[in-house]
Amino acid sequence: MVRRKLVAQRAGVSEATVSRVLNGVDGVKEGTRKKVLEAVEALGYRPNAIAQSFVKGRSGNIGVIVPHIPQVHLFSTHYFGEISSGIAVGLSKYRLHMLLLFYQSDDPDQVLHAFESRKIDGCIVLGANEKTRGIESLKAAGCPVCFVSHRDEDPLTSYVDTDNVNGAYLATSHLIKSGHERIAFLNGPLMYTNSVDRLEGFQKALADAGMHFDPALVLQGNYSRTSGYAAVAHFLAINPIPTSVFVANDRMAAGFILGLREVGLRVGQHVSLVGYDDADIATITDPPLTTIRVPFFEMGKRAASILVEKIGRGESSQGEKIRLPAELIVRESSQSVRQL
Amino acid sequence: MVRRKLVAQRAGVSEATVSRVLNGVDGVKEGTRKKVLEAVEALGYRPNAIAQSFVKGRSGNIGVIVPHIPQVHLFSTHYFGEISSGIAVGLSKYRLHMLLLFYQSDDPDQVLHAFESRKIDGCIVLGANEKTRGIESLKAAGCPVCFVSHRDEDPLTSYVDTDNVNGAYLATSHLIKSGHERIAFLNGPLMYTNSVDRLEGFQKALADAGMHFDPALVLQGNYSRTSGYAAVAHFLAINPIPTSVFVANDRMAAGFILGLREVGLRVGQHVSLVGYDDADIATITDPPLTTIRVPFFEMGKRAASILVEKIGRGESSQGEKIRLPAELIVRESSQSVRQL
DNA sequence: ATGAAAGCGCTAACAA
DNA sequence: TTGTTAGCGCTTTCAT
Repeated sequence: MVRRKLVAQRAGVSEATVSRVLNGVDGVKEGTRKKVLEAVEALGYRPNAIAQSFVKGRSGNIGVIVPHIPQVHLFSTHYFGEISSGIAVGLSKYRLHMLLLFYQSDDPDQVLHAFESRKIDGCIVLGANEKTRGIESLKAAGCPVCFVSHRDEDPLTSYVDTDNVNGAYLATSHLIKSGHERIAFLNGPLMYTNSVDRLEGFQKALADAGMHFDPALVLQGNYSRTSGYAAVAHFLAINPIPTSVFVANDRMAAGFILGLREVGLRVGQHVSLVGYDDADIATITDPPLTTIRVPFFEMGKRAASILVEKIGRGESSQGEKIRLPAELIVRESSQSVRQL
Repeated sequence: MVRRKLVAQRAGVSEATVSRVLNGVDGVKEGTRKKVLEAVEALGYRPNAIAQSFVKGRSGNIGVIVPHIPQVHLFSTHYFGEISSGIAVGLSKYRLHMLLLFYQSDDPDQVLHAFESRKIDGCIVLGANEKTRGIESLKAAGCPVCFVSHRDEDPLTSYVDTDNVNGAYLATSHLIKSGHERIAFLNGPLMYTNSVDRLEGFQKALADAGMHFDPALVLQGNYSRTSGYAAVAHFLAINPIPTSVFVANDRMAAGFILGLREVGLRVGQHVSLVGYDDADIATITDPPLTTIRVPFFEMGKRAASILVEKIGRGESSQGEKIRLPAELIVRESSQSVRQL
């Protein structure tokens, strides 16, 4: 392998000068610079990133923490693909890389170990909730953390979320404006801040429209398609059956549609439905979902820059909290409806 | 940060002994070992992985290369989630990590650079095809490579694939056994070895059943749902319209179902359909898809071990080629059918 | 403008 | 059984 020494010899300069040229340190004579660059080119030299990391005391890797398999229903391809691409783009500016880590029940300290052993300089956490294990010890160890799609109000940690309160508000208001007076809400578990916020937005929309909030109209799922399917039974048990439903994510919405179809009820015809996420599944369902678009790519990109900046500012610097706007996408699942 | 020196001091031994204990080198007196371990524990010492990498000349990271966004339709959550989890599990035995890299048109040499700068010791490539850029230079640079779901017959490279010939054979035979005599085949681009193999299996099944292979019954998609949708027009233009279709992946199958529905044709009733992958979408479609299950998790796991072993064996060692079996999953999309 | 030299924290060969 | 020591390839001060 070609090392710096060889380049220095070929260019007839010292190794330090080679480094100066490659690191863009100024105060190098143009002629010298050129000689070095030529030698680098001719030899195909590429600095050893590990050695660089070693001396700098930074791995140059950001951990991207995702839930382990059993929770994979939390995110769609769209979700993960968009966020991770966003992160990659965000990190590339800084020549940083993504180390993919799963938080697994059989080894909850995996991420902590990765930080303590300096394999990662900080991390971006996807799909977290209140109960996500190991995050506290990670923060205690001084690991810079940025959550995506999860609020953590600890002043030291950062997050990039969407405005879920407003997203839910838009979804609910859309149904209200379409003339619905009985709107059910199929939410996810309240351990997710997303769920808490969406509930708040739902209630706010009702309140602003002068409508009564009836807890009996709130159903509970776990963001999986199956749980959406299962919720249909509870929905039908409500008396009278609501004419519309706001479902807290598109996967549950897909299950919900299926469940209704089995009892002969068609979404967009008998029942209006609004989902959330604008995941890829939203255009596959029949009918396609009216939903709330979440800018996942942008979120990933922002998370990357926020985290990198935080790492630069040092251990005890404040975290940054960002909420990007959500947007209503109207499709056929929320067509106006005849009474049941 | 706690360093080895401090541990050595506290344990009253030399730094070398600390390393010996931590690396499980034997020939250390039990009492000494204990003292060291206690000091490690008390101080919360964790060896600096970068320094270890540095002296060993290995990053301890495996690149996981995935297609960039525009090609994201190539894989579903299921695909990526399963494979990457498999890789993670496979690598954890060796205490290796996954560096996530995208092959992007704007920087085709990104992966090469990662290898040359020693950020990765080898890589696992997902979603590759014949035209995937940059792989040749990567191999030329001596980077150990293992493909998943793609054959590369270069003796030095490895792959883990499924037996796509047999998979397609099973799918087609299933339709033949159900009494279909005109079976269309919606394939993906032939730049994917998967497509080539599935075509071969399709033809073989026909031949074994004494049926004629009619090229006019072969349609072309690109594995996206949209292309499946678009293929319906061509399918309907075939005269007479085939009674069944084998679709080379589930996403196209989902689009195909939608397209047929728009002209009033229902899969599982008017047309029998078999998909491929057993992706998560296979149970979401209406009707659920009869399909070929691909053991993605297992593939990822195998790819990890194969690659690690290859790295251990050194640069010019032979690659390993593995094909795991595929399995037919019968659901409702291939119910027997009345003639059109 | 450039070179010399001191480390970064560890592994492993060599001594004792 | 344990300690001493020479690097690993680079960045960065400090001299020149």
